[in-house]
Amino acid sequence: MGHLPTSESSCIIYHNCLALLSRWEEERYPEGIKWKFLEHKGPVFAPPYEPLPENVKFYYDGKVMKLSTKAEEVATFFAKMLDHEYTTKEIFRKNFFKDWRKEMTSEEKSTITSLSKCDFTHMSQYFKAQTEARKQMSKEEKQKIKEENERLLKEYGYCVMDNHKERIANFKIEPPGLFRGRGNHPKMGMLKRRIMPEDIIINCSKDSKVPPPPPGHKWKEVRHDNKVTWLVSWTENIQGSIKYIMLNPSSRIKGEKDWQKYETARRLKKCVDKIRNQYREDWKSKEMKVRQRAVALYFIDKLALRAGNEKEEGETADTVGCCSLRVEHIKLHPELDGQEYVVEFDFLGKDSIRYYNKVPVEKRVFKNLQLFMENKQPEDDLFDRLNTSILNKHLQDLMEGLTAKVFRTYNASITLQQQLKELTNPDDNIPAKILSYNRANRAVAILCNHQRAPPKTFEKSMMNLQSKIDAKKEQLADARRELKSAKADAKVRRDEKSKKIEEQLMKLEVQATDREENKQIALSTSKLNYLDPRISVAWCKKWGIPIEKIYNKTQREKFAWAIDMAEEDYEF
DNA sequence: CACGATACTTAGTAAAAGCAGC
DNA sequence: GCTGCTTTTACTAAGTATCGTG
Repeated sequence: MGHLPTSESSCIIYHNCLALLSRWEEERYPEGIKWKFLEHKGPVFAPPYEPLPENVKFYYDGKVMKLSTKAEEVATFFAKMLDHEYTTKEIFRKNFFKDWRKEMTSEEKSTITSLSKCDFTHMSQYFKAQTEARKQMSKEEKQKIKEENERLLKEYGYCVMDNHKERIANFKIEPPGLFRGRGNHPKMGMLKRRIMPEDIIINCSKDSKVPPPPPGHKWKEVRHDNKVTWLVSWTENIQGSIKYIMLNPSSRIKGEKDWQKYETARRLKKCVDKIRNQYREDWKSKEMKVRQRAVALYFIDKLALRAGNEKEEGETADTVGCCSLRVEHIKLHPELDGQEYVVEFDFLGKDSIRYYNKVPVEKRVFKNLQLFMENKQPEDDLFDRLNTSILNKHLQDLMEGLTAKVFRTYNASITLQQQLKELTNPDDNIPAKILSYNRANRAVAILCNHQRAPPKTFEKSMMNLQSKIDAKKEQLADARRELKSAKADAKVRRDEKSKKIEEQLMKLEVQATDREENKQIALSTSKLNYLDPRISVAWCKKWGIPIEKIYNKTQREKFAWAIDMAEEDYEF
């Protein structure tokens, strides 16, 4: 721990390092060199499968059946998910059953021919009991587990990159299980196989101690590629994509990259007016491709849509971004609810989160959209002459380092800054100011369409809060009555008491408002990925808000560079 | 220019940890 | 100490972007 400075003096060192390191990058690390020295202990593998006790039974067609170890392991994956909606879905069941059968012995295969005849309930009960038992463990037992985890973290959770000891983000290899895709994923339920040392590529520097593979095993490969930041990689079997072990957000390499991202967004701020004028001009272009590009860019800018790369059909859930919008995803209303030229968006975006919005647009945009949609089927691409590669090439010409996603970062951060300016009331107390901060944050989350499922206990939790408020109100009324009837010499004390209760009441009411407004909105994604932390740091300094009220410990570690760097007058 | 491979960022959910009130 | 809730962390899927190749 403590590789990132927290004390004031070391912050200065860190600050200087950042400045220096960025210079070093140009001087010492030419084109794409990410480090000079990298040493780590390799990954932690998933624990081996432990067969079920003899008394835990699996039933097929009403009869007890003893499964082979391999088949049993895969069956437990399903049993553990039995209460989940996934296991009721046709695709999930089909994919699971197909992959499960591959793990069966030939006898099992010939017996088990229908998933609906499989009874996992006993297995499921066993796992529930296990979970319960874990909860009921004694303090000492829990402490022992905690210590074991800490030991693992200490041993495998850190690496040395150049002169820093850095925390690793995900040093544990993903355990085998059933793939849980989001939304309507065609591969849900498929078996995610166990990763072995023979699947693993180790990346470290030549002059480092190469981590030894587990006894009796070999790594797939050991390489020394200092043009990448990852320590370990493997290929997963569902999509065939590569997974990586990388450093924690608190690390130098991630922090610098993050800083750079916001600097790029700030450069966009300087030329965004020009770019906006440009795309407005392009709406009139005689080239269809240019018009489509200009309308798409307008959406990306105005609505903070994602770029929308093409995806392989049938391999993933059917989701889209800007460039991959289809005709069926928008409706054009020449007039709607007293507004002219309204575009109604309705599509599934990343993670199959629905984007629904009715947006009045400029007449030229509207006319262009009508043109793009002419003679097309609902399932045809809206921007048939455009893709993200074309768009990003164009953006690169407008500004070095500009890509579609920079608009999201820019618009998110500038919105936070504006909203903070607008909403912060200098006379408010700290809880009220924090409510304003959260509202500014919320404006961004809404812009970026960051949603969450309402917490399962939301209604109850609101009711609890309300009863707290009611109790506080009663308490206040009592205090005021006492104040009235108090003798002169006791008045001051009584008055102070009511004031204190009033403040507590106010705090509760603010909390209730905040929670209600936040029901289906997730603030953390924008806070962590889109909002230049220096804006928040400056706001805290300006209004005397402790930074701990805005960023928790992990967030403060991630944003250490910003906390150290930004002064009260920082402007994005 | 399409395409697949690669690397890295962004995302929501589930589990674990922390904590306030009894 | 226990309980029930809130907050934090862990997890890993799902995006963006770029590059080399034919």
